[in-house]
Amino acid sequence: MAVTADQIVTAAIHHLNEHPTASMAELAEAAGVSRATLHRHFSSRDDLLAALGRRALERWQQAQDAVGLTAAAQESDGDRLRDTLRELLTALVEVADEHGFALTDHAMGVNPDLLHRSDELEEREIALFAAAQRAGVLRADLPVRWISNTWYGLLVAVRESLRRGDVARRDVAGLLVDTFFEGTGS
Amino acid sequence: MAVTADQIVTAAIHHLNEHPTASMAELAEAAGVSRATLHRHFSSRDDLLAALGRRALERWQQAQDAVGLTAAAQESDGDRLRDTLRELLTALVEVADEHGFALTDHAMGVNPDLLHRSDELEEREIALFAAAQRAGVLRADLPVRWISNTWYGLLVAVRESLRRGDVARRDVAGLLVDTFFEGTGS
DNA sequence: ACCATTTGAGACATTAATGTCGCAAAAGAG
DNA sequence: CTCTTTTGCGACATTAATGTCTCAAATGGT
Repeated sequence: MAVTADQIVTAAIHHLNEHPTASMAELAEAAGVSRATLHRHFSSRDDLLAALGRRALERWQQAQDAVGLTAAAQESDGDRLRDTLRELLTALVEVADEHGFALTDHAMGVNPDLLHRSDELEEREIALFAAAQRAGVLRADLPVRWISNTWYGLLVAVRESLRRGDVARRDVAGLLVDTFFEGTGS
Repeated sequence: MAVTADQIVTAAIHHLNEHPTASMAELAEAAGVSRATLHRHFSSRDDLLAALGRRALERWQQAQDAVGLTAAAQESDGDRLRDTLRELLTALVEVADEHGFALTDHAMGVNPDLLHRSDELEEREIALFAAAQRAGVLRADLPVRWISNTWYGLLVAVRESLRRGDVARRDVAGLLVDTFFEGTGS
């Protein structure tokens, strides 16, 4: 098989990141595949979009697993919690940049399965935030879900910064971590 | 005239905030108007979308003007700059909530006129951020455009928080200002 | 009550994307 | 080399939304 389904998904994500309204024909071309072959792999557009969503969630979960999120959420040591947050944020930079369009796209919010998995991953992070609050690493006076949405919003800022070339790729993780913890005031 | 163009724009914004892919027929219904009448006011879908964009930019500019952004950007007094930032952020909560879908929608990024006006408004804020950096109100070690994107990202967080009911409407401005300046770390 | 204007309803043509199919060419396994 | 599978290409039907048009109803001002 010259081009696998995974490769099509990758190409589609890359293309949709720059052309969010691309048609199936465009996505086929971007993957270097005919429209018929694209339909052989993904029977419908929704099917393809769902695969993109699954890929994004998969990467997100991998980032969580790589830093041992679940174990860390049981942690009470502040320094280790802070490190976990830092590492996770750094790992999520790549996810946000690579799968960014899934971050804001509307087509994602209609698939109950994806929505459910997304909620689960979010809850895992929220558990980490709550642990960090208990350990005094994150402010306890902020609603934990506000922290979660802040976290998400800053990833949108990352994506936008990279897309527009506002900051160098090698600097962005540091800025993100720094801003998340310290804010912009001096 | 029972229903004005402005009222249609208002209804369309409200509807699109919850149903981002709504058709012209849906938008007509949401405005309590026939499809024909909708087309009498806005000859095409792009025309309507452009009107929504103009409305959003208008509100954004009003928020800037209301706090005297241009004058403040010439300011060197830290306390006053901080106040201006606070007031602007507070005013933008409403804009983000009301015109939020324009914040992330792709249809907006293709109209050169809107894009140009949007860049102008953004540059005005960047001038304010730069003044705040010089006055020691905002950290000078952060790229000013990163601050701008952070600002934007936090407004996305506001919109999301309100949409999901994660935080009370009366609390959100305070959380936003607080998080912007101080971050989430303790 | 009368007239001018606006509206709603429905029909219509157009357009663009989607998904299906068949067949010939190409690729790959043995 | 041969046979099997996969691919590309083009044609096709379907669908959904868009934008235009006409005409009768109703709205509103005087």
